[in-house]
Amino acid sequence: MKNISSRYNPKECEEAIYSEWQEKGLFNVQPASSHKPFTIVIPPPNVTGILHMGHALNNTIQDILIRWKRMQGFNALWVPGTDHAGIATQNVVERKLGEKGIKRQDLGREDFVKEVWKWREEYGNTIIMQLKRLGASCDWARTRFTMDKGLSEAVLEAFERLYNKGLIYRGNYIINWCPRCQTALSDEEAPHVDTDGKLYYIRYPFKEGQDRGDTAKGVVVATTRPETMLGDTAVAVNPKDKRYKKFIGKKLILPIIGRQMPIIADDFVDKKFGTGAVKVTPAHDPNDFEISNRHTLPIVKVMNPDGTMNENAGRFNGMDRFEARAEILKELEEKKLLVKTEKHHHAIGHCYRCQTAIEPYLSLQWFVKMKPLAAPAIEAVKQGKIKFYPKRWTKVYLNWMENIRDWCISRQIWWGHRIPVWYCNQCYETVGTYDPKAGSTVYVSKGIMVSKTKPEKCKDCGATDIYQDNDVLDTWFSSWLWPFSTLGWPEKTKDLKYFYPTDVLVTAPEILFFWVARMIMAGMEFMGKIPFEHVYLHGTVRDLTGKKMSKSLGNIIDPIDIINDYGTDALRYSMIAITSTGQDVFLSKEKFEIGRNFANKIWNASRFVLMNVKDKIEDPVFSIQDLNLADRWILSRLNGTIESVTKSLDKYRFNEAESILYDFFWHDFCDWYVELVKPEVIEQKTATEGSPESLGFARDKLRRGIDRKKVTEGVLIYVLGTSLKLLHPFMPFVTEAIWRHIREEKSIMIEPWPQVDNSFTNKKIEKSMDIIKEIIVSIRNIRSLMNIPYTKKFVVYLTPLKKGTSVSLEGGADYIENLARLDRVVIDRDIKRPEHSVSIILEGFNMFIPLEGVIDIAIEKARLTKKMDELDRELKFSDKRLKDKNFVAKAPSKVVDLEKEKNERLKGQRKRLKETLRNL
RNA sequence: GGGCGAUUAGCUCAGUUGGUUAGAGUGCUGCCCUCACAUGGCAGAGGUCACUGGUUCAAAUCCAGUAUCGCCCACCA
Repeated sequence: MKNISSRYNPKECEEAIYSEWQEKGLFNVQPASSHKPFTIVIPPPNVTGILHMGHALNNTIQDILIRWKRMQGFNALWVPGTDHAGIATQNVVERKLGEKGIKRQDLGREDFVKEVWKWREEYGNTIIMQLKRLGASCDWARTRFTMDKGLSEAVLEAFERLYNKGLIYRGNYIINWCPRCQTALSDEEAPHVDTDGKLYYIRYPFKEGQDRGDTAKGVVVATTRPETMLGDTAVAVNPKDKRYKKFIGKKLILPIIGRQMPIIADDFVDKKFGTGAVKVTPAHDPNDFEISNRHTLPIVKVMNPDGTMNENAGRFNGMDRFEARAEILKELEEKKLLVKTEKHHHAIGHCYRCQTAIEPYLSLQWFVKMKPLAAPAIEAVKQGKIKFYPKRWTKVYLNWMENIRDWCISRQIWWGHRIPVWYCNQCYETVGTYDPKAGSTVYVSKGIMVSKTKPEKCKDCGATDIYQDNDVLDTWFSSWLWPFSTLGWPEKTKDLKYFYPTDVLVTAPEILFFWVARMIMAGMEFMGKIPFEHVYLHGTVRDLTGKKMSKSLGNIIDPIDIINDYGTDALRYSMIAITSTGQDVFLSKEKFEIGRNFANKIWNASRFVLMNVKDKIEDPVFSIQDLNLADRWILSRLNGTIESVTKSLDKYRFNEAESILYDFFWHDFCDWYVELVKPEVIEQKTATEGSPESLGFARDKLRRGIDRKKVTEGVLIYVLGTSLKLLHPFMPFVTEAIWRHIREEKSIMIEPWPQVDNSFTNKKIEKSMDIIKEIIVSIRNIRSLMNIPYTKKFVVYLTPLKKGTSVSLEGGADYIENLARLDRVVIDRDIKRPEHSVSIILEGFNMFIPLEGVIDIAIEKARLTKKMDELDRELKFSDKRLKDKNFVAKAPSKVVDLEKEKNERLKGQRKRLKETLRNL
């Protein structure tokens, strides 16, 4: 372990500490009846991913929870892992092969998948290594991957069960198609991006007019995607629209193609939008598809899977969709059929993996019926079995769930779980019939089998000529099983029984629908139980301009850079410090200095303590009656800190917990306590001989028969040790590094979480100390104001007021002399104001600082006048309040009493101040 | 179009059951390398809590509305 007398350098100890934790098996957890479990499942990072700030925040929060719960005595399990990220990983490997001029089709499916596995072996571990650098105390022996044998088994099991319940079906629908990845996507995978587009108004001539060569007459339709007009098979108007009523049933001629098509009436059409007439393109628009079902219109596909136009597109065959758009517009213009072009702002779906504009595209896909799955998941949240933090996400979740649509789960890629469906080459047939009552198509199939392994023969006709579906499942179809599949499901394992349901899920709101909602559905469906009780959603990490951090924007701050420059603890501390519950985080590199400085402070304060304390035992070795004012004060404060930090963690208020600790450690412990006890610990100063013992300052009384130094050392090491334990979940490395100088043999990781000890709580002592601090600060203030050098000592007189304070300054004179750098403090009730002295009005005291020939009367007068103004203002407000009958009658008596007390105090202070000013 | 969040010190932000003098970090000013720490210490300046109205004895906090910024969702082509 790093020598405590040297300067702090995080790099030198982090790696060693982490490997030691791992070697000792401190992260490893097994079911144990003697302990309560506390379980977190990691949101599995994408196997292609590298650690970004979102991960850093996410995993720091989880690690804080796990370390805290572990210290609290829970059997705290954190299951790590990665998901196979079908499309993303396939893209990465394809790109890599592409550099060598190889296409995946050249390799064939089997060899390509082998390549992906090879890639995964080589690079798939990056994020795991990075999580370790972050200090994540996951049980790495349990690391899971969604393509592992066990988890794949779970996927097949889930598919089979849903299929058998009739919750999985195959059908022809308009889905989101990415022409670049050439696969279907779910709605969640095609986020809408606001785009400035154009709305084109195109005239479709009447057939009669066309016959007469009259193209000026016709119906004008509006569209944002003119290229799809080649697939139009009707124009729809609202049946109530007076403008068009007379045209319903008439025929139009589709320009360019020349197809004859009807004008139909459908309620879907909005009279107010565009011209009130809609071109109907069943194969390329979800609404149009619905319309075509209702009106049994022909369906014409005009595009290829790669986004180029196909043979139905006439002379545009082979042209890219956007190129075709331009060409079509040109032709329409020439034919004077393009009536006008308007700017149009709308949202277009984009592939979440490659940002290509998606194409609504008719194709045969597998779907999960979501309504039946959503119902129990909605109930679970409504009944409060699952709670969201912050609460507001509950509404977002419910709103989405209540409007859920079926989930397209088939992907036309090779990397993933291949759909466990087998078709008979002899008799497979699917017939879809549109049911107008239900508004949907019902499919009836034969020669189709769902099976984890290849069936020997067709269940319907007995043929052995059987082939498997070519598609793989959406990656989220494996992720949604994560909370139980990682614990062994579908096997009934001990782990599953002991650890499920898990306790808390920590994640970003971005995957609320993708993942969180679906895990709840899967948990309810397959386990019959909620997957976790609490969902903590932290904010999104953004740069200072509010943009999401992303590689393409180049605004990334790499957590690993921060770790290298400032240390892991600095990264962790800073991330949490600037993240209030559920708010987005705006990052800049400078913000990590907060954590770096704090870690440095912790190290140095510990260095002081450890270099000056002989017996390094962190258990309290002192008895309470031996403690002096400062000791009692810091122990009371420590006790309050334990209480509030624990409370804050209970409420997932991590930044609050941190700031309580920061305040206590830096300001109470370092700035005051350590400074207060320095003379005792360092033994440079012998007690001032002959200082007046008057008026309750019986400071030697407490010393009698007590080894002060030993008591102080005991308190120092106890407070330090306890602080380190409280800080450990937040800053695991620096706390462990220091801890080993207290307890060489045992990791702080498994120390018990500090408990509140009420015998240490003493509000009266805290009040006394506050006054002593105020006295010291006032004297320092005067010193600073009057430009009295630090080395110049003087005497201060304190006059306790007769009608006074319940506060005792027992032992306080030493502190004041010491920290205010005084010759001595004289406390005497009968002291009159000395000549040329500064006067300070305090609660329960008058204080005089005689500064013969030193003070500047003008400055002093100004200072006191200002003080007087302040007092007047406060007093006026207080008087007004107390005269208010309503206030006295209606406010709680406690508040009124406080106000009265305050009023008295202010009056006293004002009176004394007035006197002082007169005497000046 | 719907929903949500934000608006507090020069800057970045805390402030959850309404109640003493609204806090922190950073920046700024002055003094200090005092033997744990200059990644530091001491002291100080700095706020009409976006705006308007309401509820209340009492509002940064609760309610309504306005403005600005941001996010999410959405099949008006």
